[in-house]
Amino acid sequence: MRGSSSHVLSLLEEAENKERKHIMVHVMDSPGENHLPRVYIQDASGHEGKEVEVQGWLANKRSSGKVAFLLIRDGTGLMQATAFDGDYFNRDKLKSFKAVPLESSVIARGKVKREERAPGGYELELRDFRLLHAAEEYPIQKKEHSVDFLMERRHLWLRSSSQHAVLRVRNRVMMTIHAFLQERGFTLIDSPILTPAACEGTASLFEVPYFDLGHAYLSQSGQLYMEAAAMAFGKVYCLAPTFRAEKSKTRRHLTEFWMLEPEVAFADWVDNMELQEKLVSHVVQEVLEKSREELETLGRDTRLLEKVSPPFPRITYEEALEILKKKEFPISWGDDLGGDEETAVSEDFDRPLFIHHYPASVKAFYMQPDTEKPELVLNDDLIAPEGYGEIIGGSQRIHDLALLEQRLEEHRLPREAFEWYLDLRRYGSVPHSGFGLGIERFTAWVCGIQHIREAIPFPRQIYRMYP
RNA sequence: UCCUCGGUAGCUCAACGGUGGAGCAUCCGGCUGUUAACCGGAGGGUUGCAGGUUCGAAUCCUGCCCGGGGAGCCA
Repeated sequence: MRGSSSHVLSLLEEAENKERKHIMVHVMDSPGENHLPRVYIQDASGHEGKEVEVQGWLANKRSSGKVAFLLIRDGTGLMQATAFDGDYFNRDKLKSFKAVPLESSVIARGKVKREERAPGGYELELRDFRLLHAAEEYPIQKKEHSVDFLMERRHLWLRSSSQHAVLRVRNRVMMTIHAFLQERGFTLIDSPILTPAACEGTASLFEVPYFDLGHAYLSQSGQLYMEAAAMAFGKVYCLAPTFRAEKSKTRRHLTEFWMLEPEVAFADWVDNMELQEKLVSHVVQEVLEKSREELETLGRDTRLLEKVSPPFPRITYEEALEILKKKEFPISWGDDLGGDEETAVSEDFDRPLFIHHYPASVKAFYMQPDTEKPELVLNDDLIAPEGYGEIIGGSQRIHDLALLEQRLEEHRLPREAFEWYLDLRRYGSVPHSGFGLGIERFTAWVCGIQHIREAIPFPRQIYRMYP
C-alpha cells in the first residue's frame, strides 16, 4: 500500500475533472496484500500502538501548512486522524486533504496512538487514506441551523452528534424496558396496527381503505387487546407504534409515536403505580449508568435524574386542585388538567409525580370507579419533572360486565364492536390494571431536549411527512 | 379550529421609508497540534407570492402561500 498518498491525489484530480461528482473507487485490494484489522472507533483504545483500518465518514477537517487533522466518524465514535509532512505525505499531498468534502466516505489506515490533545484520547497516525466516495457539498454545516431546515434533512441530521446521542438513548430506553419486563415474567404480545374501531372512541383516527370490509383504522392504543392477552398470559405488554389524527401542534405531540402498554391481571391501581415507579426508576438509572456519554454530549444536567427512585410522591386530583388554587389558576372541580396545570403542580416536587383519582367524566370509559366515591376513577397520570408533562396514563379497568355495558352506552360507543371486549368480563373476569408510557416523551425528558420530534428517528407531524 | 411570531445570499441573521450588509459555507492564497481552528482575498440577491400607498417599499397597508411556538386533545 505504499504510494497510497498519491492515490488520494489522483482521486482528487479525477474529482476536479468531473466537477467533484460521484466518484466511486474500488476499496478492496487483492486479498492479503494489506491485511490490517478493521477496527470500530469505540474499540480503538484496545489497539494502541498497532496498525489498523478505520472505515467511516469525514466529520470535520483542519489543517495548517505541514499538518492535517481529519475527524472521522464511523457510527461508534469520533476519531482524529493526523497526517504530517514527513515519511508518508509531503506538503503538496497534505494540501490535497483540504479538497476532500465533508461527509465523504473514507478508509483510513494508520497506527493508533495515545494523544491527550485528540478528542477521545486516541488518534490515528495516518499512513494511507482512501476516498471511497467524494461527497457533494454537505448541506448541514457546522454552525447553527433552524429546526425546520434540519427536519427537511432529517435523513442527514441523524449523523450529527446530538441526534446520534438522542437516538442511542432511545435505543437504551427501549432495550431496558424489554429487559425489565421480561425479567419479571411479562410476555410481549404484539397488538394489531389495523383495527376495526376506536379503542376509546374520542380521539380522531387515521382511516385506511380495507377491501370489502370498508375501512380500517390505525391503532391509537393496544390496550384493549392487552386486556384480552392479560387474561391469557397474566402479565403482558406491547411496545408498538400508535397513531393519533389530532391536529396537535405542540412540542409534546406527534401523529405517530411509540407507546409501551403493560397490562396485569389480578392487579389493582396501587399495584399499577408501584410497577410504574419501579420501571421508570430502573430505566432512568440504566440510562444514567450506561448512556452517560450520550447525556454528556447533550449537555444534560443529570442532578434531578439521579433522584428518580421509588416511591414517587402521590397526590389526588383534588389535592392537585388545591395546589392550583393557591397558584391562582382559574380551575374548578371537574375540569381536566392541561399541560400548564400539570407543570405548575409538578414544580412543587423534585421527582416524577403521580396524580390519581380523577373525575370519571374527564377520563376514558373503561376506568374502574372508586367504591367510596363513584364519581372518581382509579387512575393515575405520571407527570415528569422539569415541565415535560404527562409521560404515563394508567388505570384499573372495569371488571364488572353490567357496569362496562352501562359505560359503553353513556359514551355512545357501538356495542357490536366491543362484544369481544365484553366477553373478557363474561369468562372469569378479574380486577386488572395497566398503563401507557410514551416512549418519545420519556426519551425527551431523560435527554433534556425541548421537543419530542427529535426523540424519534423520522417524526410524523401534521405538516411534515418528509423525509 | 383559535391565539401568537416569522419568511432577506447556500445557512444563521442585520438593515425597519432614502444606494441590501455581516458571520459561516463555497472558491483562491497562507499557517507544524488543530478542537464549530485561525488569517488574507474573491464570487454570491426577483428581500415568500400578488396587489396597494408613496417622488421612493425588504421596511407601511390588504389578501394569499409556507413554517415555528402555544391552546384544545392526549402518551
